[in-house]
Amino acid sequence: MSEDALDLETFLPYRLNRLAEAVGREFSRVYKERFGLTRPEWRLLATLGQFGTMTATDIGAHTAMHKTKVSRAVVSLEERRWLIRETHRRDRRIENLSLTKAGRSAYLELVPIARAFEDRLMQALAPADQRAAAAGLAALERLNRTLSAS
Amino acid sequence: MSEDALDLETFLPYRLNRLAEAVGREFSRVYKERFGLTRPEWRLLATLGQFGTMTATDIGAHTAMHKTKVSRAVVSLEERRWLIRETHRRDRRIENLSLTKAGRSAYLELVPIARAFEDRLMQALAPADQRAAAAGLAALERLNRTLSAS
DNA sequence: ACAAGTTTGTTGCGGACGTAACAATCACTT
DNA sequence: AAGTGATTGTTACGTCCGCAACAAACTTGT
Repeated sequence: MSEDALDLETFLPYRLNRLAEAVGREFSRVYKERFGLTRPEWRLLATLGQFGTMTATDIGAHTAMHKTKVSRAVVSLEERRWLIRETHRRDRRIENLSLTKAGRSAYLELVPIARAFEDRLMQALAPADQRAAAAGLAALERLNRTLSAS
Repeated sequence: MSEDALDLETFLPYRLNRLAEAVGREFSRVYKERFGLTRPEWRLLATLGQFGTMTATDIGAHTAMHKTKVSRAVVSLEERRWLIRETHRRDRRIENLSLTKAGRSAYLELVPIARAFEDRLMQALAPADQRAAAAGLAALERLNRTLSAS
């Protein structure tokens, strides 16, 4: 309308949020309908599934989740008996988290579903757009690292 | 760890969410500290500032916000006397939303701040990365439109 | 003109969120 | 060994969120 207006369609925070919201909401149906997991719980499961054993602080740093989110997701997955805590021998503040057999089983069930979801997304794109998306995300992630360093 | 693991670093929903979270959280300080606006409120303000008059449903479609978020943001900006509702003459379910003078004034104050924020981001990127980011976002937005059509 | 269905927007509710304050533990200094 | 400060994780609190149910208004079909 006005010449002084900000064009939201080209505004980076807005574009990123729209995309993340749309894709994330769609994907959340996968783990929500299958297991009733929240997003922090799914992330915790996926991180432990990939890396094996981690502390809550490490998971927060890696996933960019707030530490209270991590803490609550740990409680929740623990109640499902999908993960166990083991206090570190030398430093009893630290808890090493890892999946139980049941947790790993759920994880292994979700992985191919997640892969299929992503494949379906990517195959809806022309090959050139797939490459552009990959390069663009990599560029933005470099930006993100640059900024968090300052 | 395992070969069956899902690599979160390359998983699209995860990457998008991380980026949107980081950039959005940084940007939110702008409108939160200056005006105490929440994110839905800022978005509503920015959308009405750009387009002049819209309905709540249109805003939801355009911003990908849940309709209850839009509804609550409308109430909040109305209480600040930054927007007014006008019931449509022919269809009294519809409310046309537009900014008051005070709302437009706040908007005009925020626009250059938002532009400066984005400029600072973009200038932290090499020119080639800027182009890659723009192309990648455009590709992902095409993907998004393709999916919402199905 | 009436019933059934659709659209627009709001609200009750249970749950999820981040901030700030906190307990527990450890490292370092004196 | 006692004090100071940093680190790890939890919790109390007020706020925000989305789902589902809802009221009001309009549309369509008979």
